[in-house]
Amino acid sequence: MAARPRIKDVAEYAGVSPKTVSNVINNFEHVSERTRAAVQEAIDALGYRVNIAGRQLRQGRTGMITLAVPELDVAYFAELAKHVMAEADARGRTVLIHQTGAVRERELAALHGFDAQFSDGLILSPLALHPRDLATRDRRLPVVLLGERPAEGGTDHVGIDNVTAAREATEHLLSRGRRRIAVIGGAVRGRQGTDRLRTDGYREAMEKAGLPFEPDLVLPVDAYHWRDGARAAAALMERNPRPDALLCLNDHLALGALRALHDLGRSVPGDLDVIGFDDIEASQFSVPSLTTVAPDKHQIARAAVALLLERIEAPDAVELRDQVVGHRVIVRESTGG
Amino acid sequence: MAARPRIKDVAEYAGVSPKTVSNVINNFEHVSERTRAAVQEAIDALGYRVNIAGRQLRQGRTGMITLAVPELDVAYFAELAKHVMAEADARGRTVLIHQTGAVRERELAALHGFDAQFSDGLILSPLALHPRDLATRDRRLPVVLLGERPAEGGTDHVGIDNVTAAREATEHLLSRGRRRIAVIGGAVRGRQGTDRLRTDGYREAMEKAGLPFEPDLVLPVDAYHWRDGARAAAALMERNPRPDALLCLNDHLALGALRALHDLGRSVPGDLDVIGFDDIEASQFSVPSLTTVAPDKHQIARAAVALLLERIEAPDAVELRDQVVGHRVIVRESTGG
DNA sequence: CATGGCGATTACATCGTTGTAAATGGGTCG
DNA sequence: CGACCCATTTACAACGATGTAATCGCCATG
Repeated sequence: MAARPRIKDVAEYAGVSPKTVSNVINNFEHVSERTRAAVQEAIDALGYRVNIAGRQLRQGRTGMITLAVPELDVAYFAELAKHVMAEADARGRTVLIHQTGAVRERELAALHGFDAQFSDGLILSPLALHPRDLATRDRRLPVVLLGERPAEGGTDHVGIDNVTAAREATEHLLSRGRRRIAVIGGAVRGRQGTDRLRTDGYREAMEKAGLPFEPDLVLPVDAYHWRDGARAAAALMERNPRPDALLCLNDHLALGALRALHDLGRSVPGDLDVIGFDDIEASQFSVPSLTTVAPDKHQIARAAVALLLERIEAPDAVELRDQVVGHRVIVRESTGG
Repeated sequence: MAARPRIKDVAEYAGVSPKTVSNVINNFEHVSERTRAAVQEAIDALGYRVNIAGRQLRQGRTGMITLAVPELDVAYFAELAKHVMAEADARGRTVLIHQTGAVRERELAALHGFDAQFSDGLILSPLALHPRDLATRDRRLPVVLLGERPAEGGTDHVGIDNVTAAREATEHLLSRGRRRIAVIGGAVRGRQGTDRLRTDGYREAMEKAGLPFEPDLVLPVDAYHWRDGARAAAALMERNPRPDALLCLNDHLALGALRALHDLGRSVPGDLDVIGFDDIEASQFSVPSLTTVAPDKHQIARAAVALLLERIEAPDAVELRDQVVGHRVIVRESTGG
């Protein structure tokens, strides 16, 4: 098979200059119909495709954006990725997905490293980043943060109102008469991460209901997977008195908890309630199905892509933005729905 | 913030030529310790990083490989992606993930389009590709296929023995006394896709056991998600006589089926058995937990990356290979385990 | 002391594309 | 009929890196 044709080959085939071919490719307006047709024919005949490296080197753009998430096997991120790709596609961009493993140096690599160079912008869902990591980032790469927001990094941000969401979830449990509500995956102190914000919302709801905030009922976890939820739920069931509801900070944790409770012979929602966050597809099909706080993923993806593209078009012109998207509590069987 | 430094800037800072800087970066052996140290210091001082577009333009390599899968929200692919990234990382490569949506033109785009240009090679898990699509691909891009293999495309391939795996799964059901075994997601005819191969394995087991192969018991599905499994299971329960086991061609289908059976008041494994494929994390935690055929994902990722890198190093030297990796049936509650 | 050899370094060209500025050529207007 | 305008096309250079081949400088050898 012959080597890949270059713009020069197309030019020779069509009997024009390389620049004219480039003009056709880039839809430059002052190209006669005749020439345009001839060039197009040459392109088709030779099977020409632009070389992105060449183009990027010259004009500094690739038409691609990168989405960096902690873990793809956390369904929330996989589903989000799907939405982002659809949204970017509709706007003529290609998405590269990168997985950071929630490791700080990998998140940094997304900001500075290989990936950053290939794309015109980055949508990053950080977990381990320090605020100052963002402060030192290369300003020439447009960035939109999702979910967590490491304080003021001077970076655009899209996310739900985590405090309110957690408060509402807790209020839902309270309205069902639950009083000893434990938080799986929560954080009492530390960075203003998602875990901390949601715990704050929980606390607000408890205190508003005149109930004590018991730090002992807030269990941190290593990761947000089924197994961690199962482990945490099992541990909580050894408490005396036992919790009568579990507020789990994502659906994986909640689903793992459901399984652990089943093994311990506890009925959900008979003996206790369980609620999650994210509304992943699995939550509709578990037994019992899972009540959960559903962020508007479609809206998050839409806003993230929109903000990023604006930044790319006008790196400085746009003022800093923090877009809050909607969420709602979807009541299912695990809280009697 | 200053513009990103170029190799020329580093050279001036260190008082050497650009080419010497390049030699240091690329570990060329004939560089004196003194110079190497000086250049390294300049690199650190300026925060220099190679521009990949420039490098790729010159030497045609990026150090990145692309993994293209149908859908990231199918947990199997998300888990596989994780393994591939780990494997590539260990070998100093970066992985770009691309989602094809199981759409033929998107799979083609992975072969020809943007992504292909950015990476030195492609690991593709095809679903909709025609054999001739592969035949016409650009031979200069090393490709390894996963799972499905569209006949002879002259392409390296890694996968499990689907026929044997399905036969073993069916035999497991038969050994438990099941006789009316339905296949959710199966295909009686058509391309030699995974669905077809697994259905063939099922058929082998049935016939070997002296049981009739009933095409009516093989239900195709639109997609491999929970909802499709739920729908299919509900439909099957209206048959008379009812199936006494469901062989689901992936775990999502099986988990959806479990939920539908629960709604219909059918006990698993009391009234019927359910078995899946893939061994995704969710399958350990469902109620009941799911018996499933577990492909060795780690091995698949390892083999795929190894084959691809060999191809990249020696595009022609390596003969065509088809690597079959192991699998095993993990018996859990859904078949009485 | 001249010569050769070799490690270290460098000048130059080039990868494929597109921005800049200039050239071309046909048509309009005075 | 000559000057000018403007749509169209082109020559040239440059983006950042590295391969090639040449050069430089030092040391061993005869």
